[in-house]
Amino acid sequence: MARAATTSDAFNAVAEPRRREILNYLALQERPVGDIVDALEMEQPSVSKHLRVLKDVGLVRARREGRQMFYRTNADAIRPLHEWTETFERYWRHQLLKVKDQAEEKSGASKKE
Amino acid sequence: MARAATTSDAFNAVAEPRRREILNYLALQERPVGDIVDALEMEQPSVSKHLRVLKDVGLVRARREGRQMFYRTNADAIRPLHEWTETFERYWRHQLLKVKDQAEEKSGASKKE
DNA sequence: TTGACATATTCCCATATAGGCATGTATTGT
DNA sequence: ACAATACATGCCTATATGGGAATATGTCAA
Repeated sequence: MARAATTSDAFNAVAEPRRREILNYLALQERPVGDIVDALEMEQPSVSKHLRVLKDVGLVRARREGRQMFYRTNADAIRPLHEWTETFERYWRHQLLKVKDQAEEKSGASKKE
Repeated sequence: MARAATTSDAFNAVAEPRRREILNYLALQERPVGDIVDALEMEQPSVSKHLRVLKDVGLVRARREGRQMFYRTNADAIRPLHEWTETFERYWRHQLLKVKDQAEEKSGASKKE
């Protein structure tokens, strides 16, 4: 079996740096495809393909206005990622405390035990 | 060009569900490979390969003890993901407000700046 | 040394890209 | 209808898997 499809979920979709750039850009305000092409200096077909992936996993929404398609980031679809990473927050916080304790011990400031 | 390597960064590494499971499991406490195999019901070579990827991007640390290799999640390496997703927090918060607020303005969507 | 145990690596294969290029489609203006 | 604009999709290729099976490596015990 090969790697999971980028359209399988948000985790796979945001693994691509270009797509994260697009999401960042479209979070500020909705934009037509041409704006993304200009702003991020990517090929138009490439942008369209990335948008397709992002749309398939619900990370962006699209709206047609005449010849243009306006896309915007659907931040809500990023919440699962945020929540998953958040479960590790207490662990790195714990690690920071450890580093701090060690530093204090080395400086002989407050020796425990 | 193909997709970026899973070892290119943490974003690519955690795109795989099995690897996220491993990270969750190893966050609680360090474990030898065999425990992961039993707990997550994966093939041993598969676990070793995933651990290799996770180690290459710094998401886990390893320590040998006799014949066993103890792995543990390095939560700190997950912070960049947490921070990236966090930049969207205010947007989904904003979207929640919008749901209540059905007011609609239709213009000024795309202006080049 | 020999054998057993715990992991790691290699090989093979089907699959899923992502980029470049060409082309198709939808919409508007004349 | 025809041309132009704005996107979307198709095709091709090099590449990077991830799973399974087999094998290699490392460590300890007798």
